[in-house]
Amino acid sequence: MLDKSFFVRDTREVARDLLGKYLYREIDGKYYRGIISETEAYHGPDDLACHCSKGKTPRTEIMFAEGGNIYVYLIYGMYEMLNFTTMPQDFPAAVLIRGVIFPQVRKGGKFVDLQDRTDGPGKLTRAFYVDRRLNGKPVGKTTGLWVEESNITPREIIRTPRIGVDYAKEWKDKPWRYLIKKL
DNA sequence: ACGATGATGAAC
DNA sequence: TTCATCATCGTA
Repeated sequence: MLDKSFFVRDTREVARDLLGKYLYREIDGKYYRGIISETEAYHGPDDLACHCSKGKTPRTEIMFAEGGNIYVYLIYGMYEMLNFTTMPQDFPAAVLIRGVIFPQVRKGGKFVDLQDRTDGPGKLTRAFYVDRRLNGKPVGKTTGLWVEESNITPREIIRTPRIGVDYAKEWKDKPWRYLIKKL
C-alpha cells in the first residue's frame, strides 16, 4: 500500500506516478479496485485552476494539510470528484483522479470484472461509492480507500492541458493532465 | 449543443 | 440573502 511519503511530493510527480497503480475501495465488506489511467495535478496557491487559489476556505482547507488525505467535492450539483492531497503541510495541492480502467469487484475471494464505466471523474466515483463523506480522511485501509502497486507499468505516458479550466489564464495551458497512452 | 442540479464563495 | 459559476455527463 502506498503511504504518506508517496503523496508528500511534487503534485505533478504524484499525478504521473499514480498511473498504473490500483485504486482500492472497501465498503461494507465489499472490495472494489481498478487501474488508475488518468490524473490531473492542481498545484499551489498561484495555480488559478486549483480551488486552493481562493485561499483557505471550508472546502479547500484539506488541501493545506499534509499530503495523503482525501479531497472530495461536488461539481455541477451531481458529480463527486475524487482527489488525493499532496505536498507538505501548508502547501495546498491535490491530484484529481479522472479515470480508472479494468474495474473489478471481489466475489468469493476473487476479483471479477465490473461492467461499470469508470472512464471519467464522475463515473468512477459512482462506481466506487466515493462521496463527500470521505472528504478529509487519510488515504488508507482504515478509511476504506487506498492505493497499491500493481503489476502494470505504463509503456507510454502523455501529458496534456487540464480539462475544463479555460478560466485559469496562463495556468490553463500547463500540461498537468497525465494519461496512459500505451499499457 | 444543451440541460440537469446544488454547493461554493463573493458581493451586497 | 442573492447570484454567477462550476476540475461533468447523458442525451440529442
